[in-house]
Amino acid sequence: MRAADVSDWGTLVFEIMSQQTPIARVQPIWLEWMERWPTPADVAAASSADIIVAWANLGYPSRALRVKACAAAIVEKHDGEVPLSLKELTLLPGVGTYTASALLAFRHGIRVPVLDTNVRRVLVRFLDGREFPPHTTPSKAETMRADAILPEDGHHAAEVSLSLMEFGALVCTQLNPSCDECTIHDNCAWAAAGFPKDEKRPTPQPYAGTDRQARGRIMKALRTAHFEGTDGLTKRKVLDAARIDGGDRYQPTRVYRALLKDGMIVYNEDTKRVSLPR
DNA sequence: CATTCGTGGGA
DNA sequence: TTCCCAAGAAT
Repeated sequence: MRAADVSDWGTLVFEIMSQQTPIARVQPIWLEWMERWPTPADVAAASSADIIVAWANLGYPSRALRVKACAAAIVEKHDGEVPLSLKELTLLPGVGTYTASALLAFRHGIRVPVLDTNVRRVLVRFLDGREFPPHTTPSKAETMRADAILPEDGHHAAEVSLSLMEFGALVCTQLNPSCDECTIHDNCAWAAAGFPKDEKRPTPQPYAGTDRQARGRIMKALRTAHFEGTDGLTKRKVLDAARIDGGDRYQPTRVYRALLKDGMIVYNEDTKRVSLPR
């Protein structure tokens, strides 16, 4: 959240929740989350299971564990205060260049380029005449170029960054941009070049039948069990939950092991039950 | 560097 | 109904 009465930590949690997740879905869960665990110390002291359950349907639940790890790092290495440098922020779990920049720019008016997927697409089209950025992560040159077009004042720079983000989200969109209604059409290098299609368009991400879907089934079953106060589920139940249409016969076991390795779930040798980590 | 990591509302 | 996607990070 970018309101004035929200803490740095609250903003950071909101930004991490918003990674690849629609804002509309984030907001209500973030509100409950902040009421329950207002500070990094609160989150660090909470159980991982409660954290994952509170993450609810935001998706990519590993981010929930990263928020907890991030909180712990802030408590241990920064005396409970969110550090306000790009360097220190990006060293925190779950915080990459985008999230760190967004916090510094939008909350503190610090002059740093904010390169999310929308901004990158807008700049590469308008300046280079290409449909999409060449790589999945911003290059050094991209960052420097973005920096160069920002106004001197940090607060103004943040406004420009936010405008670019929204422009990319609403007008200069990934697949069907509204070039007819675009107000900067006349100066756009991509328009001048005749809107050339990129060779390697972003590959559509399949979901049905994938390990991700199977993992999601397991995590949902365990979230529900934990929320209802059950002491986990039998391994049999967990593997059954991972059975999905389109999955191969080894998928349940493969996915189960991966979740154990990721620390998303734990197996108790004594109770013979699988549950969310403490 | 390309790939992996969920979810459910709306087109 | 089926498909598409939404403020990235870690590996």
